[in-house]
Amino acid sequence: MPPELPEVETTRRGLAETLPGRVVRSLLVAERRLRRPVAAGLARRIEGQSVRAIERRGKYLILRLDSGGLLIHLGMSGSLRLVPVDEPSRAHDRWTLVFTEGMTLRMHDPRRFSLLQYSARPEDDPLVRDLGPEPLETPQDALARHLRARAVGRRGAVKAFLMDGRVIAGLGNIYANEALYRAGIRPGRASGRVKTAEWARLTAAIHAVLEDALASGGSTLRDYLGVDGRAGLFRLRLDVYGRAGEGCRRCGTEIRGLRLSGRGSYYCPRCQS
DNA sequence: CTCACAGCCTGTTTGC
DNA sequence: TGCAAACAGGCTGTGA
Repeated sequence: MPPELPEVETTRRGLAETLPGRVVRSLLVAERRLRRPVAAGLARRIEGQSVRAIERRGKYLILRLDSGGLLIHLGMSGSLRLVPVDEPSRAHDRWTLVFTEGMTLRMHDPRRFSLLQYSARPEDDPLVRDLGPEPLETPQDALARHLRARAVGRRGAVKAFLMDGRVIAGLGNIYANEALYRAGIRPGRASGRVKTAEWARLTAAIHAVLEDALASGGSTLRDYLGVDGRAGLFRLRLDVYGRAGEGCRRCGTEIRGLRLSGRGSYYCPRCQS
């Protein structure tokens, strides 16, 4: 399961418990060829700086330093672990950020879709500047109005609309499918044909499914150091994602699967219209 | 501007 | 049984 907003937020909370105040000793890059090449001068730029805060924007983590900060994205297969400095690295470990007091932050990312980049002003970086509103931190009525306004005249599938980070930040394929199920809206419906009352239901559904997932992800927080950060999300009961051919939990009808914009999409033909 | 799709990438699943 | 093709999807760039 790819890291989505709840897992990134869970990771953020774990890092926020440990990293603030620590000083960057070095950065060891085992593989520069990630989503973008890791800049050659990155290590020198951040060595000696201390971590001020750990923030999140969409699925991006921002490690705020004395000057500027690091933008980190987990991509499809990335995970971050806090490990002791003498912990041997495993296959697919891509970089290790070494802090004072023997603590390190290590990126494990088999598919190399992750990203590590310095920005003098992370919040203004093009990677995060154009992201839409945060689904968990925007008042629901404002978010519903925003989505409705952005959808006017659009004929593309509402699921693809929800996955467009410039429309709303942090929603991936799994939660877009799940939120649409909870709201009773088929994923292939044209965005412009979603009614006002449905936007309200959808906004509430997005909020609920992300909070549910976050509550599950949070269960691993306590032993974050020893546990892969994603373990907690297995506890999220998926209603439709990956369940084509199985029964709808509400009415028993077979869940249908189709492809929208090249992505697996799932819905209950009876509960969703 | 909107939308669909290719490409990036590798571990896992599917199908012959 | 074994191996190749398909699949998984966040994000970007391209072209219609």
